Amino acid sequence: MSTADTASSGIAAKRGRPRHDALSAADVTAIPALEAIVGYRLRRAQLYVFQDFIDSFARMKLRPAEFSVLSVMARRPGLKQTEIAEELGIKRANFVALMDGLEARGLAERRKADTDKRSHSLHLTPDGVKFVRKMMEVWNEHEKRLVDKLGGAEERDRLIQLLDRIVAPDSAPR
Amino acid sequence: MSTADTASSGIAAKRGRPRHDALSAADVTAIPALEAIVGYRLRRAQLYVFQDFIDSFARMKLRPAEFSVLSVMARRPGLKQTEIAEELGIKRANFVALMDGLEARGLAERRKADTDKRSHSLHLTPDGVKFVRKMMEVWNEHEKRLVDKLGGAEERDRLIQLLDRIVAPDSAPR
DNA sequence: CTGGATTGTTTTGTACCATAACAATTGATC
DNA sequence: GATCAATTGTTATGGTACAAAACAATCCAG
Repeated sequence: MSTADTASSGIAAKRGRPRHDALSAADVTAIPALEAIVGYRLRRAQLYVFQDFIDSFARMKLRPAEFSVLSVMARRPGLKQTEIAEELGIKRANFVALMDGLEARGLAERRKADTDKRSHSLHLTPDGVKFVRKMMEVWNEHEKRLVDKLGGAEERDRLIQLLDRIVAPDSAPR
Repeated sequence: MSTADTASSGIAAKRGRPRHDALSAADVTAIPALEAIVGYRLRRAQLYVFQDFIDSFARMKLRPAEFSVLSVMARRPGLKQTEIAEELGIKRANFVALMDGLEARGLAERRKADTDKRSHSLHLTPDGVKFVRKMMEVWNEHEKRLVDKLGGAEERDRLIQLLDRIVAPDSAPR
């Protein structure tokens, strides 16, 4: 915000030679500042939130993707790999290593599904349940920090509602 | 939304054996659905927007980072690499290859700054100016699509205002 | 003039993501 | 009941993004 006020002036004029390379003043107005571009702002905000998330969970050695998988397993145990992967937008090929890691740490396990010998049903271990409890405590602090910045729970709801519209299947919000 | 309605029931009960692995009902309520987590929703929305962006610019062979660099050079020619990189959150080490690509395509150039022989001042070439014009046409369509989904320009402004609060230096919004 | 900082650069390692191919298994069809 | 297409988990591989460390050239302060 601070450095993006006016067009090419000040610093730029001191350096190089702004002869015929800049767009004319009329053209510049047609170029939106990045600050006004939704995708750019979304990315910066997402990076900020993820950085806080990553810092918060550094001690637990937990990455965002692992958090999401544990979270789904806690609420809906028994799903198979493809189901969780697809729901989270993870390719099932990449899900394997992720699940391997959770299993190696003793947090989750693959059980052979008796109805379909191909698939595994995914569950938390008792240790995994304990871990998830700690995880949610840490997450609460992280989320509280975020909601405070937003200005309250109502603002968070407004934000989520807007994000909903973006990712909604078709247009026609409401 | 469709698959995340209730807790562990239906499908999960059919598969595996939900004995003592699921958290108790009381615990489950303490676990928020991913749909209610700001960071998760932000990421999904950002991925959606970027996918539309990437598709829109596939023909021009332009990536988001390149778009942002060209955009800054158009509005404020003459900045040096470190300045643009830092403003966009790009490590200056990674900026080199990015700028190399733009220069190889004849869209931008590094000029030796006469005041400081270490730094380069960055500018669009005439071809780069033409390219940016086309770029902005394509971007306009992309952004319009997005604003339509949001429900109008006012909604976009509300969204950006909320994102602002997240990334703002300290808390205390307004 | 000398030492510390800055600028651009190269190199390197890591995480993330997508695609293709594969064996085992399932299920539908004849 | 044999056959064939589809599904599931898996491995291997390539590409892209991102971060850290080190370096030469240059600037600048004392």
